[in-house]
Amino acid sequence: MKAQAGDQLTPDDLARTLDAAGYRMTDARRAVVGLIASRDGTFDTADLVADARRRRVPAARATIFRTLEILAAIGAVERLDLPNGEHSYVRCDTRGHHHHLVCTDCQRSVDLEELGMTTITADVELRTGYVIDRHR
Amino acid sequence: MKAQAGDQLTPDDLARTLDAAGYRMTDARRAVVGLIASRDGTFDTADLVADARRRRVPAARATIFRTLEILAAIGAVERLDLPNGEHSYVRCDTRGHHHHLVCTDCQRSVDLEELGMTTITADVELRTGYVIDRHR
DNA sequence: AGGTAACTGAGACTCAGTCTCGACAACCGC
DNA sequence: GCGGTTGTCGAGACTGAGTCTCAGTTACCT
Repeated sequence: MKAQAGDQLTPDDLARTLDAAGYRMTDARRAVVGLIASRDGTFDTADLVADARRRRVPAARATIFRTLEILAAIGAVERLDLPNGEHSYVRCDTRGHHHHLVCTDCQRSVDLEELGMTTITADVELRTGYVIDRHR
Repeated sequence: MKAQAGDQLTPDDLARTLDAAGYRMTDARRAVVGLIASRDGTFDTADLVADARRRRVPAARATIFRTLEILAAIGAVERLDLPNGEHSYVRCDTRGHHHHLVCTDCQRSVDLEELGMTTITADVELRTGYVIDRHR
């Protein structure tokens, strides 16, 4: 059921993934995914709301928030917590655990593979006795 | 001018550090630092506001926000960006670049030293051509 | 086709964080 | 020690991202 790393999210793919997670495929969701697909780098909800209005895509603000939440849950998108407390999102072409490098100038993001963080977290777990469930 | 790693922030220390950074030493700031000193682990502004009211410490909400901003700027405290968009803070006894391990149950935090992130970031810089100025 | 549970849109609501502004008080030079 | 300057303070209004509500709609199952 897990898609291969590196592939894009096709409409079919999306429908299947949503379905597998118990979600329905609706026009609004298709529309939001469409907006995201035509975005490069990071974007926030305000961007999508503006895009939707500009392109007359029927997707209310609340729907965009809800859809992003779902897409984040299924891993099609990753939510970034900005220092100012807002959130922004990145399209995730790579599946599974990975890291993002985000350009502070142009907001583009690059997926990075494992890097060696596993070694570090294992080492920290060993030394502190804590179990690391997340890192940022 | 840089304090040694591991020391606590004494009132004198604070006064000197504030002064060096061009800030004044005021009652309100002393009070906020006092509240922070009696806190263990992470805390947020709401905690401090509640503490201040409970202990009848004269420190308005806006002042607590402002003071935390300053303390973060001088490195006496570190601001954490929570996934829900709020911010919380940790007292920093270790100076200079370091990492925090925060317990998701009890909110206590542990300072960690270098870990090996330098190797990773250098490697990423080499491979991507980007210069890494921050990581989280 | 019909039933049902999930979804949607519109707008009200929340609340962390910011801003404003008149009053106040550190620090400086004398 | 004594103003003067200027950074800081308190109180409360304001902002805006994100959430919630609810009545109407729609995707999917049988």
